[in-house]
Amino acid sequence: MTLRLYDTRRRVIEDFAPLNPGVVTMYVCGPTVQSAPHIGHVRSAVAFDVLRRWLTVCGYDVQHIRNVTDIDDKIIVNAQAQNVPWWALATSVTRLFHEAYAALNCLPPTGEPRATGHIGEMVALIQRLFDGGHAYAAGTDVYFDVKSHPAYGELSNQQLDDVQSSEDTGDKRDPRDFALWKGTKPGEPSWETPWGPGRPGWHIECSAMVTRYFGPIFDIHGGGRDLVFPHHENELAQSCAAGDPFARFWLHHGMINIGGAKMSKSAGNSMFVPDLLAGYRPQALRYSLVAPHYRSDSDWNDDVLDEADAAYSRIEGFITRASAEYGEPATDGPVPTAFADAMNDDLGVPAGLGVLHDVVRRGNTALAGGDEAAGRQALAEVAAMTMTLGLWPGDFDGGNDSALEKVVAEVVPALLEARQAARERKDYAESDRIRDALTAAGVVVEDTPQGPRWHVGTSG
RNA sequence: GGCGGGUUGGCCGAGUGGCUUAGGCAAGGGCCUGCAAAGCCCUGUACGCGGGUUCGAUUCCCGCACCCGCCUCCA
Repeated sequence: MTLRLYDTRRRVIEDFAPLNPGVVTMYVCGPTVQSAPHIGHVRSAVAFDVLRRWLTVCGYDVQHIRNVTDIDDKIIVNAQAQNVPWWALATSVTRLFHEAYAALNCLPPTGEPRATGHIGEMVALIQRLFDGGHAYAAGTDVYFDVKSHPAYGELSNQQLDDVQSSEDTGDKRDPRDFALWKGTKPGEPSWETPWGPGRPGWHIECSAMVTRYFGPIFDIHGGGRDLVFPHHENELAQSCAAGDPFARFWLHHGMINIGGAKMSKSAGNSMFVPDLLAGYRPQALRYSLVAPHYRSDSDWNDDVLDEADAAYSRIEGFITRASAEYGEPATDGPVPTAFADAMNDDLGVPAGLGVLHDVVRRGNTALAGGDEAAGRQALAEVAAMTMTLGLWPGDFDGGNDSALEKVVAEVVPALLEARQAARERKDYAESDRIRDALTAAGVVVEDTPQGPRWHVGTSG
């Protein structure tokens, strides 16, 4: 079974094969670094991280680029409000994004270009549009002439006549034309161009950068569904008008809603990653983001993370017990066929998780029954599947206070020894007292035929 | 007004023209345990409403209702 993916432009699921055998070029729209990452930003990162991992498992060399938009109206406004230079805000917020991505075990992209590092490429592209009669200067701005490109609207399936005009008409010939370059204003950063000083329009950076790294045609362009129009539509228009075929597959993930409505800063219902990680471990957060299909909208509430933590703990518990029994498994072994089929079907992670849980149950049964061959097999499969989804527990270790960890590693076994002694003399009042004290401290104790086992966490 | 998505059992969330109708969480029963925890087994018979096609529809078609997204910055 070959990989099939839903393409937004053609509005159909199609067989995927890269332009150049063995190599997949994937460009994903990254954040505008104006304020801390919210849950929607990391959903995007996780969704494409899973795709990238799956393509890698399928044997492709994945060239994954995620841009950073480091110049924009809001960055300028927010920086002024905080009384810092625009580039200082962009840098510090970029750092917050990197921390969030790393916490959620997203592999770093192969390339991470910044808009301000590619002004020259943008100027060159705009010049090509001028040469082709698709761009014009109006006042200090430069605009793309939408009517000069008959295919305009093909990505979002809109007829030009149906596109509502925005209010900020400015000096445009047509209100639906969009800015390629914005003339400088007092107090704003600017760069010199043949059309005067100014800064980039929003869409031009992506077209310029993807061409810089991948050339005129590449395999996958991804982003959130809210980017389909106007951002991706405009990218496609300007690149095609300039003569570049551009993206072969357009992939868009669904939105995260809060209480049934879209999360937005103006509504004041944003969920920020640093806040969420203060209350939940990153494994639970990643599981909750991975679990729904990437193209589905997903409603977010307090229960989602609790449920994700419980479901993940089940998988994690098996890996812990089985690893103790059989040793650490390899994580690069083959995944079950049913799992591969699910992933190949437009990244059917929900069905894949069904397979994963089935194998966990099989593994638990094998573990309880002493069936080593079946247990080892299940562990290897679970390791491969969790690695594919970026949920391998070993990837989340670390970050704790190692000195405290050492203390706990000494103290807990000592207490458990005392408890075992009490149990042997059938002093259950004492043994339960010790266990209750450990539970209260967040240590879960499990008695097994091989003796007591413990871990930090909660239990049902 | 234009374009697109959704409505599944207590909750989340897949999916399918019928066959053994995912998976997780929660709930109840059982096994195991000194009691627990963890694990395993069993139970619950869901597909917004109205038509149509069909031997048979939650799944296809038509209509309706409600919800959501984009059309302005947005993951």
